[in-house]
Amino acid sequence: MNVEKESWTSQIKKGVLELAILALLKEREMYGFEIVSSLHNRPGLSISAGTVYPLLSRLKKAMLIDSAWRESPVGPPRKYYTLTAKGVSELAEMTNTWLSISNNLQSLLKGGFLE
Amino acid sequence: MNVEKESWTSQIKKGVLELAILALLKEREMYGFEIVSSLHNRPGLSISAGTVYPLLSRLKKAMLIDSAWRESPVGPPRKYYTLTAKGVSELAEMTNTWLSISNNLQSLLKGGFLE
DNA sequence: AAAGGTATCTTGCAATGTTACATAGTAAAT
DNA sequence: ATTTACTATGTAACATTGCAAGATACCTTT
Repeated sequence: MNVEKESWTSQIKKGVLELAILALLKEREMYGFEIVSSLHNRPGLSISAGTVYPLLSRLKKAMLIDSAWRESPVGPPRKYYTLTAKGVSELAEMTNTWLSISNNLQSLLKGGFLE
Repeated sequence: MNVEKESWTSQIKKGVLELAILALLKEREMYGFEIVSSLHNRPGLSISAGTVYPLLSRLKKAMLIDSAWRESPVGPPRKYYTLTAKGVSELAEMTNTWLSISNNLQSLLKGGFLE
């Protein structure tokens, strides 16, 4: 039950996750599993491993991020991702788009009509 | 070109449009074409007719909205949509979820880490 | 060896915006 | 009357993408 609500949060993630991950990578390089753990306690942004790797692949194919293998002291090697120059400028654009959408929605939710 | 950015705005709409339309209908009843026009000048929330009707069908099937035919003084009849009681409470829940996600993303974009 | 945790990646599925098209009513122009 | 144009609702095929489940593999502990 409660199908609508759960599928709705899924839908909203589709637009937001990309931005969230780019924002994370702007601070410092991270590997897939680290991203999953880092977002795990953020309501609405929490994702599973099966979600993050295809997403990272897409971002790399779009040349917004780059990757490098590093050895891990405690397990299998990790693939660390960093923002490319293109990724930095895309992040800036997407941030602006996001703020615009967010503000518009905010005004709708408050019942503020401008037309 | 600029495929990524355009597809990205598409993706973000998928999570946000439902909420935007419910918010619109909370203010007053509206018909499909009116919703399209009303959102047309809102960046990131602008949609086409081919988008709004399937969406309204889904919302009605989920019993969040109800519809009633009315005559139009200038053209074909219009189907006016209103929020149901369930729609009102869903809207409240979705608004809270949205605010939570929005705040989390905001803190990420500002580089604020809490973990 | 066997078990368990860490880490990356793939497959199939379901949800949904978009384009393009179809249908139809009204009104003005030819 | 017929065409054109605007208003309005609805449908079909398509692409994108989060997600669950599973595969692969490395390392440590038992």
